[in-house]
Amino acid sequence: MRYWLMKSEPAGFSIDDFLAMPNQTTPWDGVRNYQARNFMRDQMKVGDQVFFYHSNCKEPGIVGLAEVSRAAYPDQTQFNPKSHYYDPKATPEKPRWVHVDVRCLQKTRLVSISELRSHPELARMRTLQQGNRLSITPVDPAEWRFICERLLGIKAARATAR
DNA sequence: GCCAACGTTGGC
DNA sequence: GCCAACGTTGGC
Repeated sequence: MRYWLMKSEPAGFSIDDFLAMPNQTTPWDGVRNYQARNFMRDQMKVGDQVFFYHSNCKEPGIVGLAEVSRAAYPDQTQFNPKSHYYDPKATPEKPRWVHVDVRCLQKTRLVSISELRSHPELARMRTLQQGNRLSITPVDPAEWRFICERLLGIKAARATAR
């Protein structure tokens, strides 16, 4: 099992929107970056644990916990000419973009990016690196545990199991 | 709104 | 396959 951080702009899709989804589940569609796509396609498995992160907003940071609930499958928005995410080079026979489904497990307090940066234990976190723009980044198990247990006070049971 | 840091595009 | 121009991301 792996750990991830997934960014969303709350103006478009917030933690509250996430929780309001049927079964608290959303297709993570609209990703149009190859590295992020490859993470979903090649590495993300059902049960992988996810930090849900608000980006490009007043208070950027981690706001919830989620998990991968379905492995990668074709992103339907790429075939829809009316969609903002339409990709004329993609066909149902040869899809270019895939995504996973993600289920929200719980809202957490805001752990802001400045708080994350203040901990030397997290200095190497991928999402905190200068110039990082990836909307999906891997999280090291030690970083996951530190954030869950030390910052959120949540027993990261699944972090130690398996 | 600024702008640094990336990623993508397309001419050559 | 290079690389300049352009577009996007996202913290500040």
